[in-house]
Amino acid sequence: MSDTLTLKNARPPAPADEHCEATHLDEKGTADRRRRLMGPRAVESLAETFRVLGDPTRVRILDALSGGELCVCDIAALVNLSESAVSHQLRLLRGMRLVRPRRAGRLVFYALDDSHIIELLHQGLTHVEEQS
Amino acid sequence: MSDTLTLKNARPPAPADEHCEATHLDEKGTADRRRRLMGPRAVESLAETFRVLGDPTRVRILDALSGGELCVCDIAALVNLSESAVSHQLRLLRGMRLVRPRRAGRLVFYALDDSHIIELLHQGLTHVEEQS
DNA sequence: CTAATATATGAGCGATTGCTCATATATTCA
DNA sequence: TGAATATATGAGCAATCGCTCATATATTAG
Repeated sequence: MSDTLTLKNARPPAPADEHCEATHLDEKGTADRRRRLMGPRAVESLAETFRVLGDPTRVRILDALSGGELCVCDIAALVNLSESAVSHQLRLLRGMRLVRPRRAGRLVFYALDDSHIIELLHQGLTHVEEQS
Repeated sequence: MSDTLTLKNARPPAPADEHCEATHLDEKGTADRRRRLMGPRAVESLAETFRVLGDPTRVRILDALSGGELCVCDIAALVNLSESAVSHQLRLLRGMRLVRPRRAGRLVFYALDDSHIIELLHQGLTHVEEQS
């Protein structure tokens, strides 16, 4: 997970002096901590990934697909939503390469295209279940 | 075709019953698949958990805190955001028991209160890095 | 061809989000 | 006590989200 921070040349605008009187880490401490932060690119794509999983409808769709491919209308029936709403969400998931379509006549079957995502979902689930 | 929904969903129009002419799984298949779906409670809390991680600012804050506790103004300096914005986000994270405050004079130091969340973050990160 | 069916998509709406700004609260120190 | 500092919070605004509705496209049947 060594994510190289690309912030070296483009030093952050450094309004750091306008926060509290001085940071309460010494300057070296702050620099050290800053050096260990994830890079902006990693932060963005990580947040984007989680944002996709952060909606109940998409969780339901992915969960439904985890049992095998389904056509749009069956997904809609399973998650109890309009086919249009499902289609919009599938477009998003398709755009992020999380699901993959397969045409079969008039029907389009969707399947998971990224098993890691389902692992993440399941790990999140065990976390949720472990909560006191 | 009594559609026994475990979902209590109060939506103004109820397009729930008929989608395409018939589902393209047979009725038994649909029922089986439905039976394997996550329950509404799990879906909601799972999505909520991921939603918290689905914002770059919160990812940065949690990442910063993964190196040890920090006071609000140092967090603000590290993530390069106003202290007010940081405080608002900390309130959210505090409400979800993801971070914990410790007062020290005028300063309030925040620390991670849920190591599982950081595990999730790191697992998400390895997923993101594995992407083609 | 036309009609019917399954899916995709654009517009637009109400709700939510993440920020800023102003202000309130808490703590220390003179 | 009163000024100064660190954090918290309420209001409000622009942007985004997830849906519905209308419509477009693709495929099959007659």
